[in-house]
Amino acid sequence: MNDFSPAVMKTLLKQAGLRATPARIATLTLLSQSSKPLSHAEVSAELKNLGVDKTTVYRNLNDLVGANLLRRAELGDHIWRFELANHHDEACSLHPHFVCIDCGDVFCIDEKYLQARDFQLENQNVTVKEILVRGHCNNC
Amino acid sequence: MNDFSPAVMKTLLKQAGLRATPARIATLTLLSQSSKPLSHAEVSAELKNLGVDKTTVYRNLNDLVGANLLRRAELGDHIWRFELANHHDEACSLHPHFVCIDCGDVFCIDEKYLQARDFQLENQNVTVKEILVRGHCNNC
DNA sequence: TATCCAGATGCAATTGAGTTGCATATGGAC
DNA sequence: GTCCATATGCAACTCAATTGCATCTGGATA
Ligand SMILES: [Mn+2]
Ligand SMILES: [Mn+2]
Ligand SMILES: [Zn+2]
Ligand SMILES: [Zn+2]
Repeated sequence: MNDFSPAVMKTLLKQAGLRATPARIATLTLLSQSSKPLSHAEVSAELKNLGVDKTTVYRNLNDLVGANLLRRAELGDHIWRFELANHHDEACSLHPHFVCIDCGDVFCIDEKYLQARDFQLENQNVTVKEILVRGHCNNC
Repeated sequence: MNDFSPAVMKTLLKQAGLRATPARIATLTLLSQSSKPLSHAEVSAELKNLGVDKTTVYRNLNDLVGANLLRRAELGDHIWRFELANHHDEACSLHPHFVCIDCGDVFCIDEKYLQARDFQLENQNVTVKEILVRGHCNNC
């Protein structure tokens, strides 16, 4: 989506106080090229040919979330998914996600379709952290 | 929340084509008295003194969801929680729900705040079945 | 009220996402 | 190049949730 260079990734990591290891650079690069959030398993599968262990992928994804370089989303199927915090390059926008009930496919929803703003609910101010839309996709 | 009698539970089960067993009646009764969705573990703990096995609780909760008597919610901690499907006793319109990440409280969101209509996503028509908003409520 | 069997249950084994412990390897500061 | 805090690989582990299978029972029927 953003497709940053390894050099940029390296800088981002160092700024976050994390070492710029091949596994982390590859993780960030992969997620920068993905149009949708990826699961631990999906990232692991991709980094396997680099000889990266799945435990390392787990730990790195969590560490990168802790460093605010990634965002972790729970899309209702008990699998964490990860995307670049600035995934859609509009400054860290909190955008909704769509999950197909049938095939499990995930899309990012542009904010113009569904605004992720804070709500006033029954005289309560609520802070929105995530919006999830579930339904049937075009193929299902 | 609704506190139905065992007799009503029995009727609901039969209408759904399910046998009205003690474990199921106890499950529905428990959830009808709860102001919050309950987890498998919480329901199991409660039904243990009736001699109900935890596997049976798991299966019943899932079956009751399948029969649309319960609704299953993922509140962001990778633990399924269950509540009566008519928990909010309003007409079953497709309205969004808000879940507090901290306390697990659930609110219905009026459609005027967030329209639960079908979307046109990147040249794809998707059928919306559920909209879930997660965040921090006023108390948290 | 007794019979009967598809559906429900109990118990043990299993799955699978995610974590933890520990010995080894390495990024990057000096 | 040296050094050590940090990162990694590998195996063992946790824990919610599921599955297999023998046994039991709700409730329909006679
Ligand atoms: Mn996204
Ligand atoms: Mn509702
Ligand atoms: Zn689909
Ligand atoms: Zn709350």
